[in-house]
Amino acid sequence: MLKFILLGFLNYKPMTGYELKSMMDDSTMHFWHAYHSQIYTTLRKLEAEGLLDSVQEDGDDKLNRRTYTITGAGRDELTAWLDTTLTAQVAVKEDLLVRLFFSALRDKDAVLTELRLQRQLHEQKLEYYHNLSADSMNLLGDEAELELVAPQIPFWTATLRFGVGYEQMYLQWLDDTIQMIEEL
Amino acid sequence: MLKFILLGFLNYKPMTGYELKSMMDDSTMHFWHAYHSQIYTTLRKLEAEGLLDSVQEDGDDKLNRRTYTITGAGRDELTAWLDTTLTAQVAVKEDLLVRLFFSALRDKDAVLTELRLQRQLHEQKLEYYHNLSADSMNLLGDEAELELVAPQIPFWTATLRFGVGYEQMYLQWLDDTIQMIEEL
DNA sequence: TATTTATATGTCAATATTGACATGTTAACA
DNA sequence: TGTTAACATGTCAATATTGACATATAAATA
Repeated sequence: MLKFILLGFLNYKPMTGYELKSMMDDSTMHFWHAYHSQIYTTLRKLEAEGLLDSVQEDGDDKLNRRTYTITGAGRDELTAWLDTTLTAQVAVKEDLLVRLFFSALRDKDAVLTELRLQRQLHEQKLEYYHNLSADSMNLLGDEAELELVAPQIPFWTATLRFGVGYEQMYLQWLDDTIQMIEEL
Repeated sequence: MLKFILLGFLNYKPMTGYELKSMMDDSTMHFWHAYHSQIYTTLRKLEAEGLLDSVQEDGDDKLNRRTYTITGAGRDELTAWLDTTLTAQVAVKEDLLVRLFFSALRDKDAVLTELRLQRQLHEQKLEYYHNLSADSMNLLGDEAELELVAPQIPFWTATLRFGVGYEQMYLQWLDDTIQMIEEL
């Protein structure tokens, strides 16, 4: 999946690995994240496959920044993937629910402490999303042309709306669950 | 994580790989799933680590069923894990959102078709959960003692409630998103 | 000016997961 | 009785992901 995220971003404009990582942290991190180690290695792999080209910045760039550009083959791969239809449901994996499932074994107060801590984290995440909404649409930088950016906005907004819905649902569920355990 | 799910189930009672797989399909599949290939190999690994013991059924069992039992060390490992507190948020990974994020490139009708198909799948899942609620509490079989089963119920119910909440949120989001795209 | 923080790129071993291939038994049913 | 579906266990290669280790520059700040 990371492959297509990188192709998708590089289809907007050429970028370095660091820029791609930052962009993911600002936009896809609520439905897909990756460590820089995976990003750099995947970029190399995609270049080896001919889906990307890379150039080193001017010789006096001491940080060895390598700018990646999508190739024709890369664009074809991206659009071929987007032309398919996802027919399966993706399985959720939630560590906290595994722990809760077996929590009859646990000290009630320890479970409550854990759930309340998670509540804080999810509240922070929700707040973060609310702050994000405003400026997240400059994702491609100020100099990006409106023609490129404008059509993306409704789709970017929709994924962010998912993040907000998810956190709200999670908070509601945590509140219900905390109350249920308190009354046990 | 699979490790702790297997230890958790085997802490209820000894079981075979197949039984563990079936049990996961009936109970944890909405927050953690695994293929049988991973389950069988992980069971072997846990036995090698001394966290499980296994015995072959009576010699005339031609299916080579191997029944796993949790050891004292296994129980210690399980409770030690449950005694920790999860301090991080688990990152969501949702293929559909990756696709939607880059869907300005796509044919609008193709996107709508995909979202409507996903809507069907999530509706089926929700219906499945509603049917499950009734009998899912017999997870450990009819002969399981009430003392073992009763304390688990509120926790099992809570994870199922998460599944229902998730699907309801997802359906709402899909409806909103479908409408937004239709009006584009 | 010295220190800290942010920027920036990389490798690598270990682990986790997927999905295909392989095989045989038991139960149901036509 | 023959066929099909469900039951049951396993291997293995490929891929994906994690998380630690390693290193260096540039910018901000004390």
